[in-house]
Amino acid sequence: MNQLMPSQLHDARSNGRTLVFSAIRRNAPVARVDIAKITNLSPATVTSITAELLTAGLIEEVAVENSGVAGKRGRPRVDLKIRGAAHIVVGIKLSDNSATYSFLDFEGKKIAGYVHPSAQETYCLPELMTFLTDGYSAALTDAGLEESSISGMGLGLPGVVDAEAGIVLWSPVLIEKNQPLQQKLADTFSIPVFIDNDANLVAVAEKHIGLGKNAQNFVVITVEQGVGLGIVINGKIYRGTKGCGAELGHTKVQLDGALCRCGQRGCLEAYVGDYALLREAGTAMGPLEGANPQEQMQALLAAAKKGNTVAQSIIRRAGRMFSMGLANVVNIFAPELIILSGERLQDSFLYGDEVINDMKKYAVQSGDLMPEVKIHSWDNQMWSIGAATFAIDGIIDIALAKIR
Amino acid sequence: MNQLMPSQLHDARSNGRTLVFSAIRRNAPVARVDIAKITNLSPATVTSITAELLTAGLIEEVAVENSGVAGKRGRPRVDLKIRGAAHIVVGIKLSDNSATYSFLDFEGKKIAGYVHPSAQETYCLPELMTFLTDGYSAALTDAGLEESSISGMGLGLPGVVDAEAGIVLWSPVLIEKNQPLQQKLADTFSIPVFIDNDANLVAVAEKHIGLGKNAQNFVVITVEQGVGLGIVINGKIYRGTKGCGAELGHTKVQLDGALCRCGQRGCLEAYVGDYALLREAGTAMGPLEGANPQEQMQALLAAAKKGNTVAQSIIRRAGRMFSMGLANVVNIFAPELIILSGERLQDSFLYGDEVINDMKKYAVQSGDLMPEVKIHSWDNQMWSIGAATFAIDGIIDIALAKIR
DNA sequence: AATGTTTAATTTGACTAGTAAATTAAAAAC
DNA sequence: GTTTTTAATTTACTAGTCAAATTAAACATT
Repeated sequence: MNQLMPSQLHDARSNGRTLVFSAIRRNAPVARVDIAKITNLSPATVTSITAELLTAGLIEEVAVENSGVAGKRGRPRVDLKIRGAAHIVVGIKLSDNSATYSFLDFEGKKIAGYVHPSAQETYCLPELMTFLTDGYSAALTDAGLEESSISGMGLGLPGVVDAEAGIVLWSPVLIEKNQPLQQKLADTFSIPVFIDNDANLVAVAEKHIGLGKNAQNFVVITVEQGVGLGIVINGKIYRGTKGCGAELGHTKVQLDGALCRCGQRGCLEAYVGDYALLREAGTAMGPLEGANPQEQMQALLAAAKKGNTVAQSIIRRAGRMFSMGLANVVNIFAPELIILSGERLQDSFLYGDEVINDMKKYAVQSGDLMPEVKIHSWDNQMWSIGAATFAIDGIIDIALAKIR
Repeated sequence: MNQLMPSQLHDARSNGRTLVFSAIRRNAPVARVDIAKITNLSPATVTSITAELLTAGLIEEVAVENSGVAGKRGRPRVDLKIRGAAHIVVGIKLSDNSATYSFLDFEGKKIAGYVHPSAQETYCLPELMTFLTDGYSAALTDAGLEESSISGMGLGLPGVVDAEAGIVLWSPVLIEKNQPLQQKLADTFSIPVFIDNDANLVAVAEKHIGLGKNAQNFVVITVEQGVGLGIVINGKIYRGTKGCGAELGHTKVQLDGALCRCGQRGCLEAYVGDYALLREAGTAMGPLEGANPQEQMQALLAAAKKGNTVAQSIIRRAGRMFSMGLANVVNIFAPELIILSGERLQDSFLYGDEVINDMKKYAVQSGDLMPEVKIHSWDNQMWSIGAATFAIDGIIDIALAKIR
């Protein structure tokens, strides 16, 4: 009896144009025959849709290389790819000491980057608008781009963001709550603007131009100041109710445990955050060398490497707590892939084999069901690239909707 | 600027018939005009689709009541509902000491129920097939139904099930691993069979005929022998990679914590499961009255109520651990609704206000973002009803696919 | 009782997205 | 130069959907 599953039958049948476009995006360069196979559309449909996309200037044909190769008979395939020149977007990552700007073309290729430093860590809304406007001008000048050439803007910031509504519900960098930042920015710059929690945007980038290209269900974990979690389900970012993302950093790993910056006890962050390790080191090792937390962390890690057992014990526990947090994500989600994404990977104790092995030990899934773990070391513009990729997503939808 | 979100634009556009049918299912009795509003289809389309469904015998018209009511001018609406008589399905829940059978009509109304006890707790595949075949015959006889009148079968069992493939990867009741149970049953009974993890099936039931009718993102937590978790995202059961569901019972709530039946340490189940509490009670209170775990649990709870501080402390800690597990789900998922579903609600310490309040305290989401918590006390046939509802889902898809 | 008003449902005619099958295109192989 | 092979396109048709017009069935007003 050849059965159909209750779900799986009617879904996945998005829109033909979207289907074709994203197939090209993920597999470029790719010929029409293959697009037909990937999307399960007929060659006829692929021809007509790609013709539309070509006239709209969203994709372009590229010369295929294997002409003249023996054994390759038949009409040669014509490869298609996204036309990078179609649009340029800007992605902005707002952190507590700077705003990072990245310009991407429509293919997702980086054109330019710029960091706009800040003296302040928190802003009221007008101050933030000024800061972003100034930074945007500077970034454009630095990149040698005209403001009129930019088609869209993506902004990622820490905190709780309702991406659907474009509202920042709460952010450590913004004093006021519930601010309609998307609208504000769209009005100011007169281009489509998309905002989201920063961890979600890293997940977007991993999905489209990173290690999650071919995965449908995966999670991206970022460790910066906090521990971030981006969830991709069925190829789409999962944002939970009201578009507010997941909070891995404040999941509880110990009842009545260590005090966290959020005021609660036992949060994962209170065990794996820099400040948490330095707090422990301060108790048992006396003051560490170094003028700032970064340098002090280096000192702590160096001490551990040299054989200091107290330092080792501090780091080891943090690693095990991190494993536990990861294992819980695995147990709840059963993702096919976990991407640990960050810029300080080389010196981070959190990404060592020991931590990954512990995670596997703590997860109940057995053997072949255990998710693959990939470690992705981006440069420090990762976050703004994620924001720009998010903007590309939005621009694509607008562009495809325009074709009729 | 009136923007569209990157996603949200092209999805939700399932199949017209599916859309209409499930609108009727969720809102019955409902008139065509309202179906058009709910589904965003035009009245014309609703008319033609409902006509098809009527001739196929899947739905039926019902007399509308408000005829003759003042102020209600215009052509009276004709309500539609699922035609219960269209199909009968059986749902089976397999546990370690019995198999529970429920017969539901196509509307989801229960027709009959039957419990088939068992002497053994684990089976090899042939034994299980015999046990299920015998039980099915007995259940049919008990209900006065012909086997030929049954259109589909749903089976829920504990363990890890690949629902898509119909394979039981691992189950505490089945000795062999990786058994194609769906195929086996379908061959034996010659009707479509659908199998899944039991907690998932409770989520299915909550979605279609329970408290999750109007929610798109929610989780169902069941406490029986183990702690189960069913996840509904965008109105569909989320099963993770390879269709294996979530494991809340074995998320870790304590590093190097209490020993769990699964062999690991610090699992939630090792703190909130019956056996965990009795283990603690045995240590500090001596042997409890009662011939079996159920009775001993009653004795423990009674002792706590009477003021025994040791008993209170045991129960309190279990409650707090449960809160922590729930809070982690909230932090990771941000569901709009949590349904605590079970049969022993009245005497369960896990569903008290104190536990819910602790959960809210541990979850980082603030105020209006906190999910609603509903407690659903089903009768002991809850599980098999879930299985039957799952079968209805499958039968609907098959029936709708047949219309052409 | 006749006519108007209101709301629900249906019919009609048109358009869109998609397909299967036939056809054309462009290369290598013989 | 002809055949074979593979890719892409064209053609003719179907299913699904909708806007607009029409019909249906009630109450309200005179």
